[in-house]
Amino acid sequence: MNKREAILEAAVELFAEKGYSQTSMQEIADRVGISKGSLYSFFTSKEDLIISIYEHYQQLVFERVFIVGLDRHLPPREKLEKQFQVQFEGILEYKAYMKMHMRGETAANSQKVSAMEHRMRGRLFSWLQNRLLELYGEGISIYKWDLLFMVQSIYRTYMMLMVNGQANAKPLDIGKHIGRQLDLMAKDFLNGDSKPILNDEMLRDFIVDMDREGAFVSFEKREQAWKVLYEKLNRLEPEQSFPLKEAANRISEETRKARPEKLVLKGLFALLKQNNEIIIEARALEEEILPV
Amino acid sequence: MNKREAILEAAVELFAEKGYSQTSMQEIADRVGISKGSLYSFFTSKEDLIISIYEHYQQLVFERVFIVGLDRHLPPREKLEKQFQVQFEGILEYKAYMKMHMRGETAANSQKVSAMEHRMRGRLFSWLQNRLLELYGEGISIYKWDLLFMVQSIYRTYMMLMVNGQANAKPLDIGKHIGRQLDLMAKDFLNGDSKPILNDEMLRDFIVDMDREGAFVSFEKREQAWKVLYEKLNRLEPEQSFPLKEAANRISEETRKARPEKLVLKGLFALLKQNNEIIIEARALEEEILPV
DNA sequence: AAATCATTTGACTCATTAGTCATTTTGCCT
DNA sequence: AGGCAAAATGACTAATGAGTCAAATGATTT
Repeated sequence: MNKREAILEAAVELFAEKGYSQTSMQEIADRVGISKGSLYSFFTSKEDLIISIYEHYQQLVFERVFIVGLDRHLPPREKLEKQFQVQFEGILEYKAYMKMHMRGETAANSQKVSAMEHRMRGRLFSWLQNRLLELYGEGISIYKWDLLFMVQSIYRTYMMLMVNGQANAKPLDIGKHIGRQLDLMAKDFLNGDSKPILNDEMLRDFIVDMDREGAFVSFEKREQAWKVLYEKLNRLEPEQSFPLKEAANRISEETRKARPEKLVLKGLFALLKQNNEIIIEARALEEEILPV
Repeated sequence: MNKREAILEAAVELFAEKGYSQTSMQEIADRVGISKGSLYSFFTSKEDLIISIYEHYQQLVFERVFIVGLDRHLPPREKLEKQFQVQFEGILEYKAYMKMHMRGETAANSQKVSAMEHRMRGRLFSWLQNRLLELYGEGISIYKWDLLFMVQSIYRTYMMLMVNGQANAKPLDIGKHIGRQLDLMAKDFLNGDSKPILNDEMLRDFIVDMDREGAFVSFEKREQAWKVLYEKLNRLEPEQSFPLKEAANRISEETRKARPEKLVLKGLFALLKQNNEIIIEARALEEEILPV
């Protein structure tokens, strides 16, 4: 098995159990069954290791949400709930990583890590904001910060409960539940009976970050490749695009598995590449997912 | 000045800025302007220091909420909002402590500290639960967990924003705002259109903790003394109790200050003790607040 | 089998920091 | 001033853990 990934897995488990600073490099090496020196041939420092963990899992957890976001045919409300749903499915798969992430202890120790966590939150806010505007129009703008923070906090709470095994509800139900709470709060604001607490001025720093984030998101190479492919698929005739979308979704599903089967991915890409209309986009995506 | 408190203050500031494990005892000593050896004559270990910090501030932050809870004449909704309000006032006063607490990093390092944090959360849940039952009756029981966790998470979010200076709204407004969100969510549940996600079974461990917590709260000596005093005050005639309540509230206010004036407290207690009806209760409370 | 290259090892260095304690300083009393 | 006890000091110990590197082991080629 890939030793690098084995190290990442062992480290995530230990960081989740005991915390970052309470886990020594020796312990990680022991759990993998290699020596400390060997560990240092894969990661040049403890910080390098934790950053690699974030890079590895962050993408895995968020990509599925991004892909749901690309679907043009889903009405906004369903899209929001579906995005929460797939997010919670992801949480269940990467419990240890989520546990580690939620301890938050790591961020304190490293500039780079805290920048990364900040960026992750920026992404969450960025897509939530998009849904908010789609659902309620420009009129929601002045309430957006309150809604963003409240929804994000509710989402985080259920995430914490799932990770700790205190809530074993279905991701679908939680997604709907959170969507519903947002709806209640948003409509109450729009009724005009209550005033927002937060405003742009207070959160000026955040605004800048979210804009930067938006730029970042769209240029993340792999996600960009997905985006381009879906845009092309959306432009095709439904009867033509349907089987292709099925294949694309299956690819996305496979990449999320702990051990994706290369052969299956190759086969699915072969299916996509049979259609000349999308052959370029399919190749670009394959390049990102299955590099030679 | 009291050296012990100077140490607590310096330590809280440093723990808030750099985190518990990133702050050395030497740094704390340096900030206070004493030697490390001297520091160790006040606190036998770093753990002892952090526990003392929690003991010192926890009481300060929560006591005011408890005291508002004792007021029998406040309708439940106002009481809830008032309790949030005073809580947020407390947050503003003890920003550094709150920042430290929210890092949460300390809990990972010590059994005792994590037990204490757990107890604090139990208290918050316990009083929120009381308000919930007062406001919506027994029918709210099956939704209580979802409401408890959601409200707590919203509260925490605004707390975080205030501590970081990103929200400088008035405590009164935030209190009302959170109360309103709770009302929306609770009424939506009671309308019967949506189902709860959490239930007693999932949170069995919590239930035990909250019960224990209830017991703990009522036997905390100082709060018990307040409780007894207020119960007596509530039984007096309004025109008789009014000036006494004013004095009692002023005592509570003074104890919350960074440097309470002993003389003022003595004077206020003298006022209370002028009334023979409550002399025993006033003495008991004085014993707790101004020990000989 | 010998030579060469790559990988792996764990004993070692070095920096940090919690906690100790012999010595010094301070403040107080006679 | 001198004597004394309490308080304060900082050099010291001991433990921990990140990161290094010379030597050992293993794989591959000739």
